[in-house]
Amino acid sequence: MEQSDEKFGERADNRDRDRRLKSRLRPHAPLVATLALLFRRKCAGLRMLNVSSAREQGGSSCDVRGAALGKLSAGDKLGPDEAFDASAHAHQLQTMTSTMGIMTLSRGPCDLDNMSLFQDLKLKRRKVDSRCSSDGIMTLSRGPCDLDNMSLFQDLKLKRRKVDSRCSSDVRTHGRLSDLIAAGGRDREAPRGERPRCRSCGRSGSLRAPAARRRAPRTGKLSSRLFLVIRNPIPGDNYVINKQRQFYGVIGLSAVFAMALCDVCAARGTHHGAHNASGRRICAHVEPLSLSPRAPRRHISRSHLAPAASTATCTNPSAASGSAVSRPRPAPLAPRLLTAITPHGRESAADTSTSSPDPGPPSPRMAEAGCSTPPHPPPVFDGGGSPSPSPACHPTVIRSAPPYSVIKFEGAPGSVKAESSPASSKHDAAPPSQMSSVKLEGTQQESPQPYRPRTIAPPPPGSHSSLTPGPWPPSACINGVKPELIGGNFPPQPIEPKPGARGQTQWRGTPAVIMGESGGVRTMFWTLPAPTPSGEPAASASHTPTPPTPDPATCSEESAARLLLNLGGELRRPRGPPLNMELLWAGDVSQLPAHQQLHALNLSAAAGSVAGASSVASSSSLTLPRPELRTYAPETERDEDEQPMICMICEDKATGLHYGIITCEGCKGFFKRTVQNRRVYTCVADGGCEITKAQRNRCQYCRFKKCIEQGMVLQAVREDRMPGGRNSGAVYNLYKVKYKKHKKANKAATTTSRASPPEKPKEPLPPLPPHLVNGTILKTALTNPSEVVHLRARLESAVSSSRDRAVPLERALHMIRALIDCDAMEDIATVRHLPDLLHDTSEIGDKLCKIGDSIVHKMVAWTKQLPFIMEIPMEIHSKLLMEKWHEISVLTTAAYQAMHGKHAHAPPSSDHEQDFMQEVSASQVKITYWIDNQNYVFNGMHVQNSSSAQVELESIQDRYVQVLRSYLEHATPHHPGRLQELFARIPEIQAAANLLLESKMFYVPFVLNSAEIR
DNA sequence: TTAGCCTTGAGA
DNA sequence: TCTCAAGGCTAA
Ligand SMILES: [Zn+2]
Ligand SMILES: [Zn+2]
Repeated sequence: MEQSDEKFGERADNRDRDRRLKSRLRPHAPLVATLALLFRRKCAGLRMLNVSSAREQGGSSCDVRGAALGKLSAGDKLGPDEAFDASAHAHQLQTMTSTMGIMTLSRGPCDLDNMSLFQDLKLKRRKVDSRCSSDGIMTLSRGPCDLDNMSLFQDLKLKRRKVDSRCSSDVRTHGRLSDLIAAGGRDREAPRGERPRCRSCGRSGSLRAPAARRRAPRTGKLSSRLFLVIRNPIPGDNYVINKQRQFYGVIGLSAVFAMALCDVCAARGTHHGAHNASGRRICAHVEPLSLSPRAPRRHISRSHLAPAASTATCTNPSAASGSAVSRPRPAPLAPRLLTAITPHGRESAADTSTSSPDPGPPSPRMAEAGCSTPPHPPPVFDGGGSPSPSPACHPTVIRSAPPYSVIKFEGAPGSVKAESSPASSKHDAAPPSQMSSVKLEGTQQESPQPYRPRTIAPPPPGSHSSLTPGPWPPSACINGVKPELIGGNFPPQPIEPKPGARGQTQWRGTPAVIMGESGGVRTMFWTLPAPTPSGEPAASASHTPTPPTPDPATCSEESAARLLLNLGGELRRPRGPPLNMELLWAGDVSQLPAHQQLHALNLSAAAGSVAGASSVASSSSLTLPRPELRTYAPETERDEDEQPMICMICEDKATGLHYGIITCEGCKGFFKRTVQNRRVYTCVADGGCEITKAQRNRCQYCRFKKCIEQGMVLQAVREDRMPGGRNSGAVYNLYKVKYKKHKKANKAATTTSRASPPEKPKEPLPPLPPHLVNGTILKTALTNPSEVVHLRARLESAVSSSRDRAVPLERALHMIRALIDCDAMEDIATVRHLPDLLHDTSEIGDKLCKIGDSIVHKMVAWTKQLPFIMEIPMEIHSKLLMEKWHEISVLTTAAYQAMHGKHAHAPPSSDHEQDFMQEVSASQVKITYWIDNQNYVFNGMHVQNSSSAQVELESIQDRYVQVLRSYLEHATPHHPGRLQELFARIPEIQAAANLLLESKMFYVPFVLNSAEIR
């Protein structure tokens, strides 16, 4: 307590601001002030859970959250403030993610969009098969849209070639805990020749021989086991399974580990706590969940795409048939089963499973065994081992005894499936994607939890770009907690493409290149091998289901890429002072170094050196909204038509637009050769070689790096090598520079009006900041367009790109209204039933938990209503919500205050125009800020979809800036600087948000708003 | 391997 | 028909 007081003593200035806040709070809600004081007084123990403080500590935010949550759930006695701090934040994040998952689930209509898009595209063989195929591929490789992908897969299964290749891509890239688990129980850390050791107690020798794992089905004995250990399960967390109890992941913040346990620990369902990070001895006994012998990996991928109907869990036919996703299910689906049976039952089940010699077909006996527990019991953790039947299949409740829950996983290859059981056959006609949620309830909590079971969606199973080669990218979390592989084998096995995918997965995915450091050498990795020169028939539809042999080269590339990504995870771009970014956003080009300004104007392609540039400025340059920069750029850029085009890579004389940017013939050819041949370069220096005409051949690595940085589009290099013609609109839409436009713009530059922002013909990307240029991860370039919806959005925007012309006022008003409607939800900026809450007799912590929970729900709901929700990858939405929720909440409450607060109408006015103006400004600034932060999130991901998603974000941001400009020009023609003024206020809002968060009073604006309207 | 020049072909 | 951005060719 004393230490915490000292810490607060160091924050005298913060306290002053807090005092001001409280002075505002005092007349309105005394109880709230009391709560705040209580917060302040008892703020010991837990560190801040916000991202910034987490980074200050040198750890990831997940780590901090996990630590706090671990403390919370470990049964420590926490003060109300601590409880709130941990649980509120945790559940906010958890709620966000889970709700985002719901959002993903509910995106049914986009399936149709996807389908129609594909149908349209297929009419053009060439586009579909070569140029656009990559677009479709990556569309399907996105994690956050798994259900969409799933449906798309089902619908387009006739196009086997594409489906198969993409499926394999999904297998490769989707981070899925169950995939990892299914990979088997080999302990990767155990040296060869040594017996594996129990990750819990350290015993060795009792683990089944890993080498025999894959041959296990005939023996009946499970050769190895990998256990899911839920360390410090968070009360209220949800575990997502499907009806076959196939484990999907965790909705929430419980850390799930895959461990190899000894038989003793496995039999007890306990974990001795050898790896308890906090040093606390952990021993919990839970009823083990046994995961049936796993299916072949290809089945896993398919089941992931379309989980089969439940077998025994679901007793609710209506629920089984009520899914919106009802599509034909591929026959060979064999999801792994997560069954809830007693240890005795498990053993018998394992024994009976031996009768199935074929790992593929289902085993009725096993299915029956799985159904044997009455009545169709869900996986149950009851802390004491007694299964508690659940009358309904959805959700399924798991009770556990914190702090450890162990889910037993039988890692043997699948000898058992469930389709042939009577129950399953009944449900076979049911929609495939019935998901069940498993809610983990802490036994130490007797009273109803402040956080109700949430509607569950599968967690984003690979919430990362398809670039990432393995299940667990460094940035991947299972809803807030980074999975940690303690036992097992990772990457477990080479990915087995689905039958028929042989030879077609190659280059069927969009090329992706990871540039970074491995073993101290700057090098690069292609995530996909080079295409076969011959190519395959475009419309090939017949496939031989011969399992392809894994490509060791690919595996090594994966591991290498994983290494790079893991290393790069340590070098997240630090969050720069937001002031610079916002000023740049507002058009303050002077913040940029001179050469960057020139860069932006393309009057001179600066060399790669960014020495001398401050990290702040450089950092800002990464997230610099180029549209705004373009808009506010001096008029001198229009003079460029008098000058010869300069290569944006080497400053040589450019010959035109090549692969998205203006380059010389040399750089054009260099880029083409590199992509076509998947060349791998290394840099003998630090990766910051200067690229000029004279020096461009000295370092291929840095030259190619610059190509990527400057925006050259990998997809523009045609897979089929067909000359002539034009690239597809999807590819073209990725271009930084539009063909023809850069000529027209030059000619018509002098006649361009201010209201009509000129199309910037030659606009290089700002160079990376030095710490990234010289960092471990230099650049991750992924040319995948993201999802089908994104592709469609791009195709549409290619037709009518709002950034090409001023937004008509009517359209601007329409778009503004749509934004305002996002804020029109009930209690968007207030606390519902505040009086009731204040008079509630519940504990303060519970009250604040409720408030925090409602705030989170509001933020999520707001996000879901955004008009461009479908145009941005869900992972960006999710991540942004997790990291920026406090800022957007302040923006929301500030907007509300402007409209409805006491000071909103200081001069009492009935001027609706004025009201609308305030509303417009608030909503527009908010949305622009939001999108710019998505840029931030995007840039921080490292696994970047640099050519597509970033363009998408810029396009959306530009769209709304144009809308606001258009409106302001109409509404305030006498005030031309209004736009800049609005954006200049953002740093203040940001600072306020951070202050509120740090002082744990982020709820205050909501409470104030509630108090004022009463 | 590079890069200058040529051919090609979709779209304006 | 023209444009221009693809790929191809080939001398250096
Ligand atoms: Zn060049
Ligand atoms: Zn170099």
